Amino acid sequence: MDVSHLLDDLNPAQREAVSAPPGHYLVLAGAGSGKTRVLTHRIAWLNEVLGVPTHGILSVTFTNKAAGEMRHRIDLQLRNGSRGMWIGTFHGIAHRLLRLHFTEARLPDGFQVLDSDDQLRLVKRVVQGLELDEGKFPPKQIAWWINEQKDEGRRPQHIQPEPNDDWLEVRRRCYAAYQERCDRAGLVDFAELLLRAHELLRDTPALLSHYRARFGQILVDEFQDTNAIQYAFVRVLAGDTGQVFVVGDDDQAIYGWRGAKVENVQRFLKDFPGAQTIRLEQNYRSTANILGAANAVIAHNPDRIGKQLWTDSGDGEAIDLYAAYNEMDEARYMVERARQWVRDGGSYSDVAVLYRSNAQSRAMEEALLAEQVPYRVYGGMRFFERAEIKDTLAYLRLLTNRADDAAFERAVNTPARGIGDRTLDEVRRTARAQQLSLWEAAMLCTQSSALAARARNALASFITLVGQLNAAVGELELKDKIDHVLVHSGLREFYEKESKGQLDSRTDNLDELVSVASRFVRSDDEEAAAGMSELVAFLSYASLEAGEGQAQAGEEGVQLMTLHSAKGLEFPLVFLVGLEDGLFPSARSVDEPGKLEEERRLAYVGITRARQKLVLCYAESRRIHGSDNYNVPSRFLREIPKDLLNEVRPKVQVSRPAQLGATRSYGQAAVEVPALKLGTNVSHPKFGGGVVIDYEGSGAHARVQVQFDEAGAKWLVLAYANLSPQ
DNA sequence: CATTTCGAATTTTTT
DNA sequence: ATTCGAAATG
Repeated sequence: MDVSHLLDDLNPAQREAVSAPPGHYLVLAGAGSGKTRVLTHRIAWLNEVLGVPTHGILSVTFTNKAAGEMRHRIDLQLRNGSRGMWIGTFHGIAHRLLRLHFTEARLPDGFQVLDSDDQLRLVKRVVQGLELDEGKFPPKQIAWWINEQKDEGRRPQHIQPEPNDDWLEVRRRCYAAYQERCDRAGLVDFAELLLRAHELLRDTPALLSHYRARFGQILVDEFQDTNAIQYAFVRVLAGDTGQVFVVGDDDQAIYGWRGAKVENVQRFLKDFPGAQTIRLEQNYRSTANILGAANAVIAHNPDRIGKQLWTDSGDGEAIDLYAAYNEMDEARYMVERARQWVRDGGSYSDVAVLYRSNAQSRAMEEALLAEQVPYRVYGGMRFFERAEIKDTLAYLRLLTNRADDAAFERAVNTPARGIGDRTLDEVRRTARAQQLSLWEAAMLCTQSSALAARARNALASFITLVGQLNAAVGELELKDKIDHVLVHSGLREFYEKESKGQLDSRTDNLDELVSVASRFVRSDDEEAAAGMSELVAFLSYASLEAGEGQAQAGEEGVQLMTLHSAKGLEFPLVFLVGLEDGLFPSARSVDEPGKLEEERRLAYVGITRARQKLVLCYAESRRIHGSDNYNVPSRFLREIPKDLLNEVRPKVQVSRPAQLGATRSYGQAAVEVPALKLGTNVSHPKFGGGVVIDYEGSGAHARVQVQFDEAGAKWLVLAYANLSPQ
């Protein structure tokens, strides 16, 4: 058989991985080493060379985007495409199993998926229902903790009560109560999808042997990001017969804070007998200088599995390091360099600005806006998470399942129809007392003497409304169902009124929802065969794939995103901004053990995003939450060998105190200095006895930071002109 | 019940 | 600084 098309354009290590004989494999794939290519080629190899049928292959990723990309590439690669293969996220796969086997999973037909926002609201209700003080027991922390338990595979009954730990006991009770409400209402949160799918397989021998027989080949991408329950899922499904091929990079594990266990990588070698490790260390992405910096930084982490990236491309340009005066100066510099890049023949879409926290995007955006440079910010509110969209979907959920308390809470008084907190409290009390859903309780309450006639009427008309919607919507097409609900629930009118005159896109979003629904096709034959209704499928889709964070309008521009969301991407020119201790690494990471290492991996991820040119920035002063902060440059900067760095504005040594009225050139900016105003100085311990001085010129406004030497005879000018006019 | 006001919080993100 | 949610007010 001619297998050359599967191996031709691969290097020896990649070939070894792709063409490995049947067995368990751990592929340690460094940044930019071609791991997706290895994964897709391996799948093709399994199918075409080893004769594994497509329906015997399960391929798991972490994001929908990655899953889509994977399916696309396999479709191009394989003669018969990916038909029959299961390719998806852990959550997507778990969801599919639960839909197909809802009876065995003890779920109602048409159960709904709760997103984190729904979950938090529900937890809040539970906390209130248990009459706990929300101030003392923040629902957010409780929800977080519940997810943590589920990620570890723990049910409330698995949690050992600690004699003197009330807080633990409170959380345990909340977990139990929350779970009970979810079960009764037919609601499944994200973590529950995984937990339940695992239990389903573990506890249903017939199903387990069926799926073990079916999926002889399991492939997992981004394995370093798996949590305990995901690992357990893979393990139980593989059993003694399934062969598992995992790809990951312990140096890029940056999701420990949400339960990912890097240890799973090492554990894999122990748990899966005969597992072989294959290292992909040749990098095809970055210049040697960039790689050198990345390797040097990550080398400071202890307990690595060990890997040294190399490249046969040239050194490339030096890495620039810019010491900005403040975050505005940092942004200004970034824009200047981006424009220069474009003048030199590049494109704005080659450029990415990466930062540690979303709050840092603002200064960048303002500078880009001021210079009319096109840009795009990633992250933020996603389409299906928008309030107006969720309001609409709440009605649809209620139509699907009257017991959906989360949907009831949301829909009942949106738009306002005179059902206030008083009324709802009564409904909630009734539901709790009689173990009913809110919907059933509401029906009871329309007869209850505990409520004023007005409230009873309001409630009754809501119940009637839902009944009417249900009757009307019956045989309509999905998009017409939504449109009908939008009009007759009053939501359309409500949002039209609200956004009147404003540049508000809420009504546009409602139109877009109808449009999305009209384009919606169930991709999954098996689910359709299992009798899942189109509406249920659409609602699940909305929860599981919240959509893009920002309109993906094809317009090209500078891309702004956090370091976390940059993982897996690459750009010719990368700015890593805000490299200050306290920001990056974040202040919270320096105390707790292990946290600093994760920050360092984040730095490693950031550096390795750059193909051609990397620009590092830090600001000597930064406004955070309204007050000025003075941070020292990030410790990660010190971990980069000096000879790889080009300090763009080197610190200027001045032999004598600057003369009043003198003109002096600091780096690139010549500043007229008529007078020093010592009165506005600020000192800070982190400056080692230095002083910050404002001084103003007639034409320019400048601010300079000055440090004295020990004798007080010399000044060192540390920071420079801020050229923005006041 | 709706509007206003005041106070607390404020890494990272997917599903 | 800004935002978001809960208490206080109309």
